[in-house]
Amino acid sequence: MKKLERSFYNKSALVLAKDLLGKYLVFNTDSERLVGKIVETEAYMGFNDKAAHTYNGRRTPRTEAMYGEEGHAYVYLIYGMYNCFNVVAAEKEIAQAVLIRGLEPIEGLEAMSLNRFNKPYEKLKGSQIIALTNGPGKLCQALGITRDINGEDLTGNRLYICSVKEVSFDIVETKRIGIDYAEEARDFLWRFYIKDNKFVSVP
DNA sequence: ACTCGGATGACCT
DNA sequence: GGTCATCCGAGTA
Repeated sequence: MKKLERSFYNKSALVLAKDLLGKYLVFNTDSERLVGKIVETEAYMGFNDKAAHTYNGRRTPRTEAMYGEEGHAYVYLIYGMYNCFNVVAAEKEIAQAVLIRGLEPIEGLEAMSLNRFNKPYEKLKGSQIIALTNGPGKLCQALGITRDINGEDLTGNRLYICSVKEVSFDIVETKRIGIDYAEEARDFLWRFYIKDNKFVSVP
């Protein structure tokens, strides 16, 4: 486990989205450490991407983190009740990000289970184990990620991403989810996931 | 295994 | 006032 440094994030969201697959997302809460392997991502390419919050240079208080330095968190509220966690890519003023859509639970399963279903891990049914972290809103709930970590530096000690001993896997490239409004951009193959992994939201 | 609708609030026109 | 990078429970099969 080696924490990724700033330079790792200094690249196009399209490249970063693929590079993040297989890495470990670590969140240190007050009492424990929660870890999940990143198994599904989407690239949001900013200025020229009709699906991106920062399309055509749109800049609001909400999206400010996407315009900031690479290697920080962008967390926003969706549908009034869920959070989505993104990793800011590229560089300052180039507003690109990678949405994390699926995690495989690695460490802190008990806490994730309580956060999601308010019951211990051993009481979960098989389908609930998958549902712990197989979606962008679900994984935020499982880890306890909310908007108060928006803008957090991912090279710090609270929330960061690690490389681990490489295990080879196949990457599937497909269309992004939930962006039917984005005209031609809806068909771009900018979603990536680890083939055959159980924690992919939409296989 | 599915489809369908409700929840719920920030954001933007 | 409409939209939305979602999830879950209820209903049907």
